[in-house]
Amino acid sequence: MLTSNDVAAILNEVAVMLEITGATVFRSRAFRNAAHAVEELTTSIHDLVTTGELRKIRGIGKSIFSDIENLLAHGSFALYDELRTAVPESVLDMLRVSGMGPKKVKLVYDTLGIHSVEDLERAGRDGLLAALPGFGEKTQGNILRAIERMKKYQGRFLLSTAENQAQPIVQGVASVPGVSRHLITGSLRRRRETIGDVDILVCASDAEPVMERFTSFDTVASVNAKGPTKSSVILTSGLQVDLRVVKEEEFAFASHYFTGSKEHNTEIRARAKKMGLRLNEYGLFDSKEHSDPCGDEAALFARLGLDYIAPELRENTGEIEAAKNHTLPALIEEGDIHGVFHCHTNRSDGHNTLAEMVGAADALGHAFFGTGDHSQTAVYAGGLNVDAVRAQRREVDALNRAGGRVAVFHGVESDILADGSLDYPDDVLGELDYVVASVHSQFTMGEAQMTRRIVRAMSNPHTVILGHPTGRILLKRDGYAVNLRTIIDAAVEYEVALEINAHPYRLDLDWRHVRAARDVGAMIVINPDAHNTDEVAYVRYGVGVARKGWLEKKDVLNTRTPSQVRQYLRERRVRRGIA
DNA sequence: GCCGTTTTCGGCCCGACTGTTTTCAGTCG
Repeated sequence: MLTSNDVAAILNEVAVMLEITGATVFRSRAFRNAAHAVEELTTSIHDLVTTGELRKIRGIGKSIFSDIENLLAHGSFALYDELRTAVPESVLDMLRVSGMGPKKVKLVYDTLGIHSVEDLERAGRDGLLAALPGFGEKTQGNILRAIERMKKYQGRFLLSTAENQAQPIVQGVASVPGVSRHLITGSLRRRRETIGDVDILVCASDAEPVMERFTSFDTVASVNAKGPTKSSVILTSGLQVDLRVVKEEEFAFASHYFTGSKEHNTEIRARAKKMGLRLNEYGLFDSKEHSDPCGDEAALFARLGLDYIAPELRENTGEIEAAKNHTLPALIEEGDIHGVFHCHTNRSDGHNTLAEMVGAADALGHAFFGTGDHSQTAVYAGGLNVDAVRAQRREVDALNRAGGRVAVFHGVESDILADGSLDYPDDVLGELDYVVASVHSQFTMGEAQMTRRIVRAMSNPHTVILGHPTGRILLKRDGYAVNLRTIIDAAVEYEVALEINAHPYRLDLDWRHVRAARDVGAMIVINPDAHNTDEVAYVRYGVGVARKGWLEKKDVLNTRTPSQVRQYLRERRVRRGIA
């Protein structure tokens, strides 16, 4: 059975094939927009098609609705079949080669019969590409180098990786004399979970020394472009970093422009256009080409009749409408977090003692800290048997009696067994302050069975938190098949907080689904899943996800003080009948 | 192909850089 993500992937594929076959950019864009809309769904796409609700979603018109209907019923639709006949699948791979767009792909396919990256590489080595119209020696060399790079690297990076690699470069260009302002923009500023490239924006009276510094870092492997306002480099890690230099009076426009997303920008510019204005990275121009002076992004939004939209929300998922209607959320901030749950100690697979982990929480200014070591079935991770759980309880009690600044809560991360039961008897679970229930095995279970398994675990009154709800590992493995709609509803029914696992490898629950959970009033909790003292600070990546999911302080369990957490757990126990 | 404060047709965001060109197409973001 096709999932929403499968459908979105096919719609994207159609968009790409339309580009290659020379359809208008608008038709192609329509499929891309539809794919974007489908990716956001949390309700089963099958249900939405059956009820016709899908047709009401912006971006899904009569024609694409019918295509999706056919796709779900028969596994394909006429246009898709037609395009797949016209464009072999391996041709699409060529688009992943930097510098190869639809026009060039079509040209090499039509004239040289090249229909894969391997063919393209061979043709390049044989010098055949350079002879094509619009190509040349340099283009041929660039394509060969791009293929090399593609083979060597994944192409996308974790948010944390990109940020760590960008920091020294940002600091370096910021220290060039004449640089007055600097900002990381792009998807990094929007706190996307993975990053394609890093965008840095700088204000400088003279761009040249900035470009010189930027292109000469030790970590720069190659310089892709170097102009008076824009340069682009590839680091030895394979990460691409772009730098733009603008004037002081352009900064607000440029920071908005380069922060994106592309979809958000398109909507914003369309709005400006309707107001008789033209917006680009240099200004907001009226019919006489006079730019509105906007000192910051807030002024720019205000000029367009909008409330300030935080970077994390700029994904064109309704934020512009909400900004117009003054209904944007007051987003949660890092400083709202008073503590975390679900951290590991060296009793299971963590590297530090409980006391050391609590010290790390203290250093972050947290008021509480909650453990979440693995349970006994997780033998590979040194999971705690019942005696070890009780020994840890004594350790927690002793720390609390010692009266440090940080209150310590005692929880475990209990494996959800194949049948949905938890990993300890009820009386042992009852001795804990809370239980984080997580799936760590049998990922390949079918959706219906996996959903039943997880819902059963959530229905256990001792389960307070559902850990990493989909089990995905970014850039490595997709989450297991699970009906998130059902899980979200169960979270409300059984009063289970859904975890935003803030570990940069996970960031699970995904921000796209966080919002759906919020909309029905599910409680969210942000946990670092820390395995050493440094990783407690990962909670900030989770705050980024929460903000992208439109969460406010009140939506998140760990914005509460220790006494409020105690009260919540106590009252919850009463409501769940285990007091 | 989608959509509507320009509403059922006629629009649909905008600019930098490169490499190929002698004025611009393609790609990228």
